[in-house]
Amino acid sequence: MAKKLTIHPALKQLLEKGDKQFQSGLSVDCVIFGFHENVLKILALDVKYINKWALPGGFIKINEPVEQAAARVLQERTGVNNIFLQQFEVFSNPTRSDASVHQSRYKEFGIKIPKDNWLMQRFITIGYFALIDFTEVKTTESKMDAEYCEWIDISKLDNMMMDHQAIVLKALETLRTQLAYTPIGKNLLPKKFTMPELQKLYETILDKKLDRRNFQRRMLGFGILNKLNETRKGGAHKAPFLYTFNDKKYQRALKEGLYGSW
Amino acid sequence: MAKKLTIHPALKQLLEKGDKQFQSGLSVDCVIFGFHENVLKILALDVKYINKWALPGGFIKINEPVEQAAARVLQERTGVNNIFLQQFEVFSNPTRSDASVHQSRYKEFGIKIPKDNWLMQRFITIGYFALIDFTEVKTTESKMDAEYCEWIDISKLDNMMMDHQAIVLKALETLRTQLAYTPIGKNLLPKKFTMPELQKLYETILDKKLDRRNFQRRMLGFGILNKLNETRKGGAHKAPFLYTFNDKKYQRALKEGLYGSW
DNA sequence: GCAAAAGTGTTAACTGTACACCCATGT
DNA sequence: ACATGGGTGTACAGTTAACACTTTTGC
Repeated sequence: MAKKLTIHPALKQLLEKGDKQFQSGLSVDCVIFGFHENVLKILALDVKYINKWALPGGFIKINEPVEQAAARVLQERTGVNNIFLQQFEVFSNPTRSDASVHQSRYKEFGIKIPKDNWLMQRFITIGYFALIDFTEVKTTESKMDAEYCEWIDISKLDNMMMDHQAIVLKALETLRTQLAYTPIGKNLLPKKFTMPELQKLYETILDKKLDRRNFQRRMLGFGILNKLNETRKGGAHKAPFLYTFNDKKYQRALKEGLYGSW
Repeated sequence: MAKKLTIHPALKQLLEKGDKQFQSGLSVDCVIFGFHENVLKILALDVKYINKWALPGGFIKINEPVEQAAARVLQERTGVNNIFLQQFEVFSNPTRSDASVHQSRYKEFGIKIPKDNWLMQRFITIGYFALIDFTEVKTTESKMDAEYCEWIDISKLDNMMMDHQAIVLKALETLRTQLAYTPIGKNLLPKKFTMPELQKLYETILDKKLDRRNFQRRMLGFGILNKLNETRKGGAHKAPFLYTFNDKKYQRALKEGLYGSW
């Protein structure tokens, strides 16, 4: 027989006072992209009681801007602050909410959520995506679920709960589209990186091979890179030069785009 | 002394049962673009009791997808159905809500809204924009405010209530960005239109003069136009040819974009 | 016939793409 | 020394931008 655990006060409070503390029927979900060993990954929670993956998400406090709620979720799960975070879509299919998920969570503690509890209503969620440096993340335990986030391959995201897989796919699609006119990499790569590493990132996101030489010319042409006088030694073969992003120019390109279009 | 009017049942019900019918603290606001006499306009409501312009907006019914709520607002205000409608941003600044607007509306009927009424809370709004054919719109009276929408110039949108001006500006910015890789015009122009008319539309949105000949070549190159064997007569000077959009190809371009990018 | 607007064509500049060649490094 | 990956250069093709000329129409 399953051992009956003691419920965490925060979880209990969520049930009892959540409707007073949070914006009703609204949540944020974060698709947090990272890049490691030439694979694009996202942070996900292993939700044990339903045996599925979930996106890290949270509720919006009364009087809290949504962006701040998303940043808070990111901070809670990764310890990372001040990161690029972008809203990309609102998901509002009335059947997307699955009250049984909440029921399963509280069932562990022998609690059955009443039908009229605020958690049982239909939820609309605002999707955010973030790009973060894999090496900087210390996934931390959350009070709510006592779970750590884990990195999972973008290619292995079946078995996600509710509509979370669709949310990730939409985030990926948005990321791909933005790649054409927005700089990418600052938050996905370590401070110093090589041109081949940057190229791999692009190739991974676009799922496409790119010409080494033309890629380099184009990137340099954007004028957002600083070439350093160091090389990445240790690897076999010729040591590639290291680069950093030119912060000012990177930020400007983020706002104004890489091209002027018309 | 001001004449005391009789309140419309729908308005009364909004106050009393709104929290049962609608998603709490959430709304949609629509920036409805139209194009007439070479000027880009949006539909706005003249909110008499506060003497400001407002975007047509509404609440989201329990169990209604947000897109459907936006489409409903559009239909209620313009009589137009099945139109291009796109979510572009969520506005959630905690200070954006202005309860006094609601108070003013009900004050006309001698009603003071209690502080704990659902309308008095902070609202988060989801911004949608639509592009519609100016000539097809019959602005209709709404039950809620007994007001008609009016077309106002994009250049004259000071004096909007709350953060509605910022919402319009963001919509415009989004529209401009999308212009580069998405077809535009189908819903902003009459069925049949001339190349100079289409060009004027682009010039207006981009706020920029374009070369007549290169514009024509580019547009034709997209392959989304049908050239008709008719000309727009009556105007002074040479009669320009009429075009229609090729619906199939237009729809495909909407989904896949005008370019393949990478 | 003239001014203004529209249709059609041409050329030069630029950008992107496809390659070729050389260099550095570990085995 | 050679295989492999990285740095640099060039030439061709395709696209875009700039501009000239002709045609139609109302006054």
